[in-house]
Amino acid sequence: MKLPTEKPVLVTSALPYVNGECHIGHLRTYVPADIYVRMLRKMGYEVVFVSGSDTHGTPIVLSAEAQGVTPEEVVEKYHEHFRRTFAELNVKFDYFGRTDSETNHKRTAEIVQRLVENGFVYKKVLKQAFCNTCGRFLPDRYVEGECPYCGAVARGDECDQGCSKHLEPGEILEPRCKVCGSKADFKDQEHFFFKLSSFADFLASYLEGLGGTLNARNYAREWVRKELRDWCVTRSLEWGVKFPGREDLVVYVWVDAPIGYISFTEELLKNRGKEEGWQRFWKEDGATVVHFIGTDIIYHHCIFWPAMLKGAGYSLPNAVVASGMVKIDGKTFSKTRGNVVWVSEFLERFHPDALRYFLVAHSSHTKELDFSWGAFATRLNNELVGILGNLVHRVLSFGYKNFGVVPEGVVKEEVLVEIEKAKAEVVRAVEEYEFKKLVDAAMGLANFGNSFFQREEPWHLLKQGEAGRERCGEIVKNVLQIIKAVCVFLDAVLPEKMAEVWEGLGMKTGSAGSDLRSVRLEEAVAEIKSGQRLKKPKKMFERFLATAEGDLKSPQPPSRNKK
RNA sequence: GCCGGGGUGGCCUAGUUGGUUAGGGCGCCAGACUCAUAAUCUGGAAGUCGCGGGUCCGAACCCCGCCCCCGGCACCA
Repeated sequence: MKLPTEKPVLVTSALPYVNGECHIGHLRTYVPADIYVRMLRKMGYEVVFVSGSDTHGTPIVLSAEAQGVTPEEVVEKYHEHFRRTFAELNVKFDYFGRTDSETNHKRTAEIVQRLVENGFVYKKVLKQAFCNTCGRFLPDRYVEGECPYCGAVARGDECDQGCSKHLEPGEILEPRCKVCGSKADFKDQEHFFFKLSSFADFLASYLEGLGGTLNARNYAREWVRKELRDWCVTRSLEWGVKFPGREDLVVYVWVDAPIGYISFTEELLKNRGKEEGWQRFWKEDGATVVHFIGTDIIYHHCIFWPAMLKGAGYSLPNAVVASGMVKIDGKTFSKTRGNVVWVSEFLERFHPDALRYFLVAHSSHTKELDFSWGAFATRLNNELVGILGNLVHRVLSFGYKNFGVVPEGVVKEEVLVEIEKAKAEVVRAVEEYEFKKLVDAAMGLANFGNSFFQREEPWHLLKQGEAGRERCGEIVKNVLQIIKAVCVFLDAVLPEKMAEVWEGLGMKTGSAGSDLRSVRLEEAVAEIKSGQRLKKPKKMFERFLATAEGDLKSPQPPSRNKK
């Protein structure tokens, strides 16, 4: 998707559901979104980046009960956890809110009210399981019983262990409460439905013009093609946003969660003193809205969400970018089976930039990403240490030792051509949401830097008198130019490390000193100034577990036995 | 079953308006260099591009049939 330059861009990243800790699977969405935002800024766009905690829903209520605390306490704990984790990884939101905020309650109530007024909501009586022991209605997935078709033990909404048929509420036999195990009764209860079915034509044409990745559109198109069923948008719960006029019902969490995108925009702009500024993004079609999500929630973002917005008279998102899921050693993520890598565990041992790098370098954004310690070690050692770290370290060391500053000399045409080539690929990568291509382009340039330095053998020139020293300086300057460009291209991926290198190049000193983060992409081809003071470099990344034998084939994961 | 994605040297993978010797990375082998974290650079071996037909002067790429893998099929956050 080519982005329009005249409008500001709002980028959102899926809301983490705050009932557990952050694992690297979460990061597959947040890190690329952050990289995207940083790149857009380098390309001159005005960007706002928001996200926040998804705080409602049954799982949080039950998890709170299990811990003997209130839902607020659970939310508070993990909200803080995610906020801190994102900060550690340099995923820098302009605003990170939570869906239980007053703003979101108000906005949700307003939107639901609109849907009601516009005739898109109707009442219907449902049979719902009620546990007398727990004293509450049970969502279908928390009901256990016998499948009426095959007799297997089944869940209220589907026969998950037997014939895998979808079960309608009330169909299941011998219902029991999954929480306490006691018998459950079905009772009639009034609920509200959203007329999703009446949005089929709208969605079909909306999807045709939707930007973002192909996987999102493909899935959504198929769902629309089949049949859209109306959607029950209320739940019998205490915790959540009350359905207007009904104290006994809250709206389904998938209603108030995406509305969080709007509320967070409101809260952010209010903080900036622009009380009504959010309308530009959500009411007036005055902005480009891009949602970063995982493939697991395409349905909600490409079907429910645009239908809700349309029905309530809001403007619509322009793009949905869906990242593939993360696997560990080829197997699906599973907390219960221990097949998971926690971010905190990772950061105990490695620099956050290394994780950011791996998450985008290892696979195409829309494809699944298979994490393994071996694969991580290979990329870290060969690419971050071998190609990038080595280039920076060898050239900066050499330059620092022999010149102390960026030497005099002309930047060769050959070098500028390579940088321009990489720059074009970087821009294309961002437009295609293919962050691996961005990394590949930048690493390709670093590779070129290594070959160039090697080929010219400046260490020999140094021994050839004054003329040799001059030619040597020119070679060094050329490679420093390449490193400068690499910094610009990889700043979005490795913000801390590239900023250090930028400083090492002397870019921050002097009257024309610049901050890498706020520099434009064009800076990559701007000549590095001779005379800038170089700094003695430090190692960028340490190799991952080189044993005495140098065997890197089966590195031990860090503290894997940790619970 | 339906739909989507994919099957390219040991492994991962690029490659759509079909066209000279199918590109890259990992691993492997050989050599070079010593500025650099036993890092780097150069070269090399290795591929019936899932199977079978077809269209074409020519197909990994187009058409037909088939096989295999992954994912989705909704109210689960």
